[in-house]
Amino acid sequence: MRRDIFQAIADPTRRAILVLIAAQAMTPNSLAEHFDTTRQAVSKHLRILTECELVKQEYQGREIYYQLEINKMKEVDKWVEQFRKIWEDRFNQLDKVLSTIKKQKKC
Amino acid sequence: MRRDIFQAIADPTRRAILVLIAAQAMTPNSLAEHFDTTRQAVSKHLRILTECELVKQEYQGREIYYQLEINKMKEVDKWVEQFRKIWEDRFNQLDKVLSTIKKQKKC
DNA sequence: TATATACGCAACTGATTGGTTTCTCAAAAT
DNA sequence: ATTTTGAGAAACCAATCAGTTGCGTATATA
Repeated sequence: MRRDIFQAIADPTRRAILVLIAAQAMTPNSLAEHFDTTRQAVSKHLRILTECELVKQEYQGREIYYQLEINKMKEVDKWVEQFRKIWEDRFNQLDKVLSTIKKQKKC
Repeated sequence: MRRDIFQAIADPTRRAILVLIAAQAMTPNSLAEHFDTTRQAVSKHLRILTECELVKQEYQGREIYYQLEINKMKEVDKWVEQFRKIWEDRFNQLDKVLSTIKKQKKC
């Protein structure tokens, strides 16, 4: 069970679940209504997301509300950051080139 | 073959490949040296990454250099952004609370 | 020209995945 | 007290996946 956060967000249903509960905590049943699948399938996804600590449960009677654990999401952000730096650098370089051209036009 | 970029970066080897070629374009053989696996396995990963347009090939004689296509990576960044907004908002709210406490202390 | 190298492709294998069905348990409603 | 409802757990299945092995092809070198 070498489950990491990148594997967790690889599935489109799980990504949709995360977006949904980002707005408000939801139960498996109410989540399942948003998808063309059974509650059990959603439950399985929620288990995976819980294992990755991307969501946490809040018991309320016999209902379980799942809510987002936003902090874990920062790990993905952190990984993407190294690439963000690359395209920002390239943009800055392009910017330099453009301003050089501008200067040359002025002269 | 419903391969999307999130599935592509779900595999740790593929993530490592992306980081490696971010620094400089590399051939399948030189990439394989960095992992405990065969060239063919790396080649398969590269094929998936190519299909997702995360890398592109540059033929040079009988060698094929794979280089990063940074633009595709922005799709992941875009998806994470909606969550980034959430934790930034929460941080700002915390900031407000802290400054309110500060003010109360002053009075 | 013969040989070695770099590579992709196809077939195969064992492991994993997403999904369904069935079961059980606990809380709520009748 | 009985029934309904919300939910997790286990067993099962088809599809997919990561990796290996073997093969064919094109480029480089002897």
